Amino acid sequence: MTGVSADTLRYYEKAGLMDGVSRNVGGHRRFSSADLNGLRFVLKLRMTGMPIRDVRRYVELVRQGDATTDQRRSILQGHGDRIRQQMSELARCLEIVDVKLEMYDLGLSPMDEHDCTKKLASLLEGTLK
Amino acid sequence: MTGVSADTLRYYEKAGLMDGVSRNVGGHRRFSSADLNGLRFVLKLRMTGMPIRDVRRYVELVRQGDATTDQRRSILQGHGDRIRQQMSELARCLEIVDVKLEMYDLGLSPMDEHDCTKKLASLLEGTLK
DNA sequence: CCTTGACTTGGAGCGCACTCCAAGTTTGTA
DNA sequence: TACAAACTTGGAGTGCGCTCCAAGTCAAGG
Repeated sequence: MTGVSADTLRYYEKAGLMDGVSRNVGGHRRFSSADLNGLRFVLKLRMTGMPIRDVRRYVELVRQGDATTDQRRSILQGHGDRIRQQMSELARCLEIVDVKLEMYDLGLSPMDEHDCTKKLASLLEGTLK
Repeated sequence: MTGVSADTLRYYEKAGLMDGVSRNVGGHRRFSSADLNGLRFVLKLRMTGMPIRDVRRYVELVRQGDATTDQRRSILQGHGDRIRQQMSELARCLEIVDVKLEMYDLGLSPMDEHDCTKKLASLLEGTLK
């Protein structure tokens, strides 16, 4: 349902990313819809680059209840900012890839693969890590 | 100049991500501005999630000269598409984080942390991997 | 009931991208 | 010239996030 492998599901549970997945009489996991949506949210955090230990921290705070809402809010705020940063970084990288493609489409195949246009050179210099 | 560690620089050269970095008489590396811009471009590819083996493949094609421009173009086109995909995925994840934050700001601290609003639930369901 | 396949656990193994180390060489300053 | 700091190499080690394995248990169709 989420595209995650059974092994990863087990790993996430062991790692504390999923709280209290219940079992049937035989000991097999039964995922509730809350488990499922919890997992889906965890996957959003993972997809956007939050490391597993930080997701665990968040999930622990959820378990601890209302007293931790402030901490959780600030975690999500910080993470939201990081996502916005990633997006703008991605946009800058995409611009450079697109300028390269433009060069290829113009049939430019310069001696110097990278210094060939001022446009590209300045883009490359402009966005230092 | 690029924020990359000396070790990573050496690793990238060994891995074939940087072509022909020259040495001085003593054998120490002397990075030309072409090396530098090449590295900067490599870093853009890496930042946007291109694995090292694919970057190497691209760099090899560059070394092979004009005969490979078509292949290089299609690599970059594919990669550009992947970046655009990443960006829209990030946007969807950000939306979910922001909805969660809204909930926190409204003082909602529901029994069920994830199913609490239809808005969030539908967002979570809508964006399966 | 019996078989087949899916599940359970703890723990080992893997691929990636670095990151560090040791032993030796080169460089730049006093 | 002496010496510390920065470089060279090959190779080992690390951290992350899974992924696989073995040995055993459970579930469902014939």
